[in-house]
Amino acid sequence: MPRKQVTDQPDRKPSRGGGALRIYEGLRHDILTMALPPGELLDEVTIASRYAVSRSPVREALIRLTAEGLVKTLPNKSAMVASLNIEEFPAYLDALDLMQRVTTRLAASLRSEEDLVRIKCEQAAFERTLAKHDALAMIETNRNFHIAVSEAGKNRHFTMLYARLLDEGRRMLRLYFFSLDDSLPPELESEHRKIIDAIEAQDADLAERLAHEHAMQVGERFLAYLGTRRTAEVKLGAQEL
Amino acid sequence: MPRKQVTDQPDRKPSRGGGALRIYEGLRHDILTMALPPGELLDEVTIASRYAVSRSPVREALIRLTAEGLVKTLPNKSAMVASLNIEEFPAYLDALDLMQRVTTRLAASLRSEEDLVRIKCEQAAFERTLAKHDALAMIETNRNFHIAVSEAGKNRHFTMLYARLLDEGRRMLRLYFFSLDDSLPPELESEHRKIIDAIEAQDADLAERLAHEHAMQVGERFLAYLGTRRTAEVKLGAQEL
DNA sequence: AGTACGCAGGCTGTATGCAAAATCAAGTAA
DNA sequence: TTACTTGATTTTGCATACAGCCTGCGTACT
Repeated sequence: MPRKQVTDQPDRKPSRGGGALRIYEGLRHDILTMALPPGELLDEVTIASRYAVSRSPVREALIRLTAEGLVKTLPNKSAMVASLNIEEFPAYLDALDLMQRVTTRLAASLRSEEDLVRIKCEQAAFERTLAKHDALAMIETNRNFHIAVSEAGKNRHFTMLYARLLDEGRRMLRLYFFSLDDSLPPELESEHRKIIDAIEAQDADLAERLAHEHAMQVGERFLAYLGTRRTAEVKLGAQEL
Repeated sequence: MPRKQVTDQPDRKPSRGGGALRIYEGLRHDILTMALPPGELLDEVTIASRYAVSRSPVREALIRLTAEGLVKTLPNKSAMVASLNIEEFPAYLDALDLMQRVTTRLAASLRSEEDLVRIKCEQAAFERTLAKHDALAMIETNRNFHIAVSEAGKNRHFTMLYARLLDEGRRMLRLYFFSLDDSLPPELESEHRKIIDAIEAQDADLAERLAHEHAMQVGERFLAYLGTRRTAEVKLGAQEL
């Protein structure tokens, strides 16, 4: 039975207010899922017509995305989706590792009971998407799990940087997981479980160590993906390397 | 002898392009120096007339500042300068300490010779402002010194968060140093010097320890300032506390 | 053939117009 | 006096208009 609409007038279109936010979230989603690939040109009139609005809210969304680093814009030229530079992957991994360690450690120290149920709730959502073999949804619920942990640490500066790193990582992770053809490594689930246990036990040192290992494993998996050579077994005639 | 204008046409006003940037930097400077105090209402038409432009570039500047956390904006209401919440000072100090440690450590490990001369250059500028007893300029050159160190660490994620923290701190530091009446603690100079030496010697552990102590001292000084009670010695008649 | 100039088109940056929403003030009822 | 309603005003959010910059192509010149 369809739930009755109580929250809002049935057909009241948000004529004012939600416009720029809608475009911002739409573009952001498309960028993070690589529906808009890195380097894609984002000219304002095209986007405006696609969302059936004028250039003003589009401009606002692009400015916000630029401030977040997801969009790059040269003066007097079209904006474009930020490219992910492989050469700064080591720095990225350093940052991810440190943020994961510190946020998880703080979570173990400062978590409240409400934080704990929130974390477990996000983990449940994560496990559901794992079971469904939906890589895109899995990346998102994985992010939400770690953000929930981070927020239990109650330091908005760390949480903000960590969220940015996880979002930026979504694009790289997408490359990696799609190479796996939606068959996801199940050890992620147990790693999360162990982290939750450490947070629940308020064992900060253990939580930090597990977070560190978790980050390192993600990095190693991605590096292994980068190392795959699908043409290695192809014979190339006279060439002998 | 006045240098001849080679770089640009003499009286070519930047009719296009620099408008929004000018407002962004102007507002940002005024916010960080507390010329615009926290909570100040920033209505678009007032700012637009002050900078002699229309609302569009003002809007862009406000959006960018909002994304940076320096301006808060409720829907359909005036933007306002973000208030600095004293209750999250512990979290701020945690973040500042960690970023200062990690950026300084990385700088010690990864600095090049060019990084070193840049750092020493910024330190020289810092010492000049110290000698001039100009608190506002000192805060800025101190920030530039630490950013130069951070950039020697070559991790843009850390540098970005660190820069944000230092900028946010400029407003608190301004309160503190103005209470000192422009007489600045000279040990700052020697602390910076020791950090530079550790970076030059590529002693990562020492650099990190010094950075940590530096951050802790800043925190303690600010806490001591918060603890000052200027009316403590005032006799209040019958009251005996 | 290759290069320089010019012009047209498209796109961005800025200005302006318009309507919804919020705030404020006055007035009225309880 | 206090609280509520209503109308005027201000201000934002979005749409539209305009002007300069960049690009690409065509044409003329070396």
